[in-house]
Amino acid sequence: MPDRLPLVTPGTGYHHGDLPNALRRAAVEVIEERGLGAFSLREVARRAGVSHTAPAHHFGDMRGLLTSVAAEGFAALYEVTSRAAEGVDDPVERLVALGEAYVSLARSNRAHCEVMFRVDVIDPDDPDLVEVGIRAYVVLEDTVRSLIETEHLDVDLDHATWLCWSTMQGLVTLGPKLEMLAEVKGDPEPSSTDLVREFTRHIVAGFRAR
Amino acid sequence: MPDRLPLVTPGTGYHHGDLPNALRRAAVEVIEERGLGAFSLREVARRAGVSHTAPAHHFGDMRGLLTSVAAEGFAALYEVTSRAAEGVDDPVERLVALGEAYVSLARSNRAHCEVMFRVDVIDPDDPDLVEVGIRAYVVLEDTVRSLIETEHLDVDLDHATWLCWSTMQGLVTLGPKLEMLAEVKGDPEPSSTDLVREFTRHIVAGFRAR
DNA sequence: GTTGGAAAGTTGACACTGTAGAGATTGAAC
DNA sequence: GTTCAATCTCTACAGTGTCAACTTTCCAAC
Repeated sequence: MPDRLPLVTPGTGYHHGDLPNALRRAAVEVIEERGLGAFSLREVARRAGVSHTAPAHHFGDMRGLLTSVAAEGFAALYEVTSRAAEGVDDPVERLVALGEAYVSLARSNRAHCEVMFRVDVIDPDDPDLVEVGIRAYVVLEDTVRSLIETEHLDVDLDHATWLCWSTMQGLVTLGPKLEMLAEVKGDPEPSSTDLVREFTRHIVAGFRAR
Repeated sequence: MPDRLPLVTPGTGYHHGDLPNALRRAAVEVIEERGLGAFSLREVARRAGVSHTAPAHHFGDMRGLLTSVAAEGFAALYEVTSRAAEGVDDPVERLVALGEAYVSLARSNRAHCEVMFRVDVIDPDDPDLVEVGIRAYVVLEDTVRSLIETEHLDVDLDHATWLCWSTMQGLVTLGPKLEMLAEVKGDPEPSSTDLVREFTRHIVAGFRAR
């Protein structure tokens, strides 16, 4: 689990310590154990050691809590990707590093990533959420921009960024299916980080070919 | 809504007509109206005009019903993509047609696509589901294979197929986010089918560059 | 045609859920 | 020491998924 996100103030002086964070942690635990389909707000409260109505005072709603978890996820994504990009000068390698950081985060923080793009259980217009989401997006966009500029590529920045994002997102989403598919076909199980590297190289080659 | 899927026998001679199909239709309706997060089996039964325990006799479980909907979705995906590929000889154009058919299906059958990759609410090992899922996958794989063969490309079939699939899947998943992003940045809203065409061309160019 | 028996659907019950409202407890500012 | 808002609990209610037992309907064998 990455560092605490900068968006949510730790909050000192609660009755029983730092409940909001405790609730988020418990929520993540529940999602990872029983899946988002069997998520239970009461179970979260139980694990945090508070009554089942305590979460309402901090997040209003079950949707509020999950939205907060999603925001935490985007913050972590920002942290992880910007840290991975640090010190990597070659834009292509930096792109690979971003992708690897993303799929790695998706592996280690499954609950967060499961929530981040589930528009039906969160509030996608929540100001904190969109702010931190855009912040994470910009890390990718900046990298794609520097790639385009250093190689003088003739591609649209937005579209190129979306292509990279879509591919990585798809890889994260399809991860389990791909593994099952490889098993059925008897292929060696594909390493996600290897696929990231390969996919990125392919895409960049496509950019250069225009 | 595309044609009825071939997997599920219509079933003639039920008490009150064709309940399994009626339940699937009601389930789709509920998901599209209230989202999968607020899905209710009882509401589905209500809309189908049967008691709240009737679904159990056909699908056993809520998970069983949703798995059946997912299977219907994969069957529809197979139908739509293989139909779109018909008569398109150029492999690249066929690839584009597949992608367009997919994102178009995702638009018109949101409920199905919302369920198909939600491993936490369905049974991903259900035999019917994996069979029809593989059938849909093979349509894409065949197209990629014919592209590789006709152009004598030096790329791995599996990995190339996964790249195409991941990208399209990501595009479907990120659709709403991209629209929001474009709105925030003041860009003209991107047409998903245009993006499919562009992404596919980029990827193919990448294949050729190897 | 009658009659078993299985398939299809209903009723009732149980434990569990999310949330709303009213009440209790705490900590600190004045 | 009092006040007051923030924090948390208690209670209640409508709704949920699923299990068991029951009733109805159909069909096929005799």
